[in-house]
Amino acid sequence: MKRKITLKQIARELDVSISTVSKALKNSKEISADTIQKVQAFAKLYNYRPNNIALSLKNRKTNTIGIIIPEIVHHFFSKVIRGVELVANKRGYNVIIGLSNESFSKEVINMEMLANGSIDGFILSMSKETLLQQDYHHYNETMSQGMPIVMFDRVVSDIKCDKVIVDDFNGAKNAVQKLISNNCKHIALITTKDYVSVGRLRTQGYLQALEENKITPQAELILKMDDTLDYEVHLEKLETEIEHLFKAHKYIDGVFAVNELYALSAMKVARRMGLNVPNDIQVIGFTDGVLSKHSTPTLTTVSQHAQLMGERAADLLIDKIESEFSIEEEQFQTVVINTELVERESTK
Amino acid sequence: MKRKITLKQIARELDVSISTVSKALKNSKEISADTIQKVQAFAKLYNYRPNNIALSLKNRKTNTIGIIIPEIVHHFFSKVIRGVELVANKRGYNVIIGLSNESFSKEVINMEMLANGSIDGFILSMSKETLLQQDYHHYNETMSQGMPIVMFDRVVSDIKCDKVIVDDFNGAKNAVQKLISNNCKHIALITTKDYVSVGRLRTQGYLQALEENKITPQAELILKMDDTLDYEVHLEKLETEIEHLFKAHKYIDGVFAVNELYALSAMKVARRMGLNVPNDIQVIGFTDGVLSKHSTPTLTTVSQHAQLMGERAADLLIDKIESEFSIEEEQFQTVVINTELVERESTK
DNA sequence: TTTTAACACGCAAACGTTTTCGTGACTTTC
DNA sequence: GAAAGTCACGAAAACGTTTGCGTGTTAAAA
Repeated sequence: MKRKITLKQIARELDVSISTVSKALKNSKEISADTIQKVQAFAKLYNYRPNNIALSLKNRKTNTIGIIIPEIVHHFFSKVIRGVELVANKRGYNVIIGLSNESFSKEVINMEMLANGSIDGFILSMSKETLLQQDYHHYNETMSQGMPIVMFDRVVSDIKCDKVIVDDFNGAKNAVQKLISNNCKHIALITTKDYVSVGRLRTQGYLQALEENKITPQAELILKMDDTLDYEVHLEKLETEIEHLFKAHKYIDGVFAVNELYALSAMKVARRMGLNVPNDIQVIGFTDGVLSKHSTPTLTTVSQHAQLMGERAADLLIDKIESEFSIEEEQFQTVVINTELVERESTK
Repeated sequence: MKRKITLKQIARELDVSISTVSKALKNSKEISADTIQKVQAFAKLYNYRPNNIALSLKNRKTNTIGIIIPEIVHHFFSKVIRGVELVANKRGYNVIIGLSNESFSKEVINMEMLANGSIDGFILSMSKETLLQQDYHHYNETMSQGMPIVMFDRVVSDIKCDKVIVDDFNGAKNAVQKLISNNCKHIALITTKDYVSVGRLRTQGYLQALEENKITPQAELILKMDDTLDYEVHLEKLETEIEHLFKAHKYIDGVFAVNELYALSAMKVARRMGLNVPNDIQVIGFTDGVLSKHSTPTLTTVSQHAQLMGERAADLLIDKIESEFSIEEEQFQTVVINTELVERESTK
């Protein structure tokens, strides 16, 4: 049970100074070949590795980035993490995660825990509660301390920082356009309440597609779910509401849902009512999830390229971290990731 | 763009020494009430927080635990992470993640990156490649340096450390027993090659259940998939092999699959062949996944309680980290998490 | 032989904390 | 009024690095 070996121990053992050891390990030409050889051999023997913490303190740089997300048991977010981890590792950074669990206070606490020197920058997506409360002081405080932030997916324009978002508007528009092109005449929208910007944008895309095709939107065909509820409760309520919707408007022949669960529920309800997907009713969801690939029928979706989002966010953040000169420029960019319509069995 | 404020700056500003500031912030009674009040007011004003890195260096303790998993876009692992994060945060620790991507070398590199002072201990699950190569030197080296390790799910007995595993044997046995009790006479097993211990144990559970019911196992009913293949390829091969199996043995009336995908594929193939699940053939999978809840029909599964595994692993690790006295005792425990049969529509 | 230059190494500061110990200025006590 | 004690604070070391600079030794040049 020996601790990790340090420069000091090597120095004592070899009867040289700490600085000599340090320099020898770096092949400094201040040090004689003999000594270099001796030190390096000893270091290798004892498997010396510089202590990261000491380096971080000295360099005021941790080579670690923090990522705070609302939830990890979620395909979208875990794919984003994978993307972040991929480029972070490639560029010599570690990733430390914090889960806000959609709670404002947990988000704040997590940020404070990490902001005190543990990391060089943040990648994060806002919790629903923060979006609701619209209290962004912790973001601004963190940034005013020189800690760069990159937000993804759930962003707000009030916060000035780099962002990576998906083209929700066009993704939705294209999906609805697809339904229209497939001859759907009455397209329902299943969405969330508007406080989440992505939900709002997707709704706008839906409306825009209708408008461009000279279809008058019907408010009755838009179902807005309250997604702050508990998962199970939510699911049940969801299905009954969709059933109401379908029964009240039997002419519905297309559904655009802003997430996977909603789309799947729509298909489930349809099947229960004896409707065939896609013959009687076509369904498209907005998601990167795994359910779509394996549902029956498989679900046509708007893919968000979650992993790519993570990669871009990480690159953006690391670029900012390493470009110490742009400190005063304060140029922020917003990267928009294009969506992609993945056609499967739920559309014709 | 001001940096975070330090003790030194406060000291200079208030014209006292660094130690006075430090003590004042801790309400030391060495310091006069006046000074304490003054320092604390100033510190609050500038939102002083001690620098974590400096603390880590001083205390030789990072209050961070590292978790290395083969894959994050996977319900089982993300649930484990959630469990780890939950406990870690509650006990004042951060979590830093590394992904091995099922690769031996990435696992080694990740461990070395984190082992150099960044963390106080590891929670990890082995990559398939490591399991295949059976090269565990990086585990032993890490432990010999005094860094505690807790392994979960994919463990090997050659490594002496704390472990959290699922009761794969009994989980499988109970599942198969359930099928037998439901009147299945010819139960197929869809599993992986034996190098992953969990696969092996589940196979043994299957055999044991048969034996206890005086059913002679038939080798032809056991399908061993090579899961080192690429996902898509794997999926395709999987379905054709299952189809072969089902066609060659039409009397198969029950299927036990060691993971979610295999179970779903079995259901899919069955449906394609005009078989009804659960009337013609009953299916049980071994998983914590999300697909089971939303498939058609929904899938009966052996739940592994992934989040609980994460929680237990984190508690085990932190206990070990904080019990500096047991250093020489070297008592390792293995926590076994009981599985739970979640009955859904794929069984009667 | 003396001056100069190269060489090989050590010293010390710095990163931001915490904590032990020392010390000067008062206050109390006899 | 001297000795003892209390109070309030500062100096310094330590955690493990890196690095600019100073320095003693030797070899080359004058």
